[in-house]
Amino acid sequence: MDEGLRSLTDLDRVIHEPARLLIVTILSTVESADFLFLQRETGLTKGNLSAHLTKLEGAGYVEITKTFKGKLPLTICKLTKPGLKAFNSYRQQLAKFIDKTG
Amino acid sequence: MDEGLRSLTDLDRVIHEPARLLIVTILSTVESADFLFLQRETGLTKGNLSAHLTKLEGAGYVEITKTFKGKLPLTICKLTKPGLKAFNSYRQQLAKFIDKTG
DNA sequence: TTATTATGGTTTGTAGCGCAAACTAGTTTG
DNA sequence: CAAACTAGTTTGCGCTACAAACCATAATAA
Repeated sequence: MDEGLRSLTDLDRVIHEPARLLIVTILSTVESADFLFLQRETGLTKGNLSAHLTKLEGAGYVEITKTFKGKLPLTICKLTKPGLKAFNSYRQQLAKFIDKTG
Repeated sequence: MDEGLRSLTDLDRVIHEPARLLIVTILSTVESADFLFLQRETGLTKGNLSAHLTKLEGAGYVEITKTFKGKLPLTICKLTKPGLKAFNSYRQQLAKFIDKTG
């Protein structure tokens, strides 16, 4: 039995959560994105999106900047370098798994 | 933006949990496996393994047969056809994701 | 002016989850 | 008999994801 499979159990849970994987994937394709853009793209509720972003920020994977567009709040999200690294590692781990299980 | 990414949010959560993905992956390579074999291979605690197996059984992904080896209990686990199908779909979904995010 | 509605989020409440410690039932050993 | 081992299951707890409810501000209506 392939012992490398056991590494599945140390997948990064912050990234592994599907909603966050989606968020991070989107952020990896743009320089930055605002809250409402992410909400439209992900289809998440505001509350859910807010919670996931807070979690990603807590992990240091996303940088969140609160500003204003005219007089309305505007929350800008940007993948950090550690966030990108974690994302890439995660994908690589998945790719290995896919490869092994053919 | 690729709308197919949104399908990430409907990944099968039963399979998506790393410990269970590991269990299912192992079971996909053998005809059947007993509890202690799975425990050795996965490195999970008995309690944890038991709970995950119960969950997999509840989803109809694993069939669990309790018998005896001599006078000692012996729990045999076997991936069901739906379980294999779910596993394959899950891998395919992951593969697509890996592909898309290059 | 005072309501009312809309915008852009955050906080709260709840059900469910993963985990290991504690427990159970039976068996063997001293 | 008691103690220790085997093969698991159940319990207790802290954490999580989710949407409903909420909040602050701004625009619009009466």
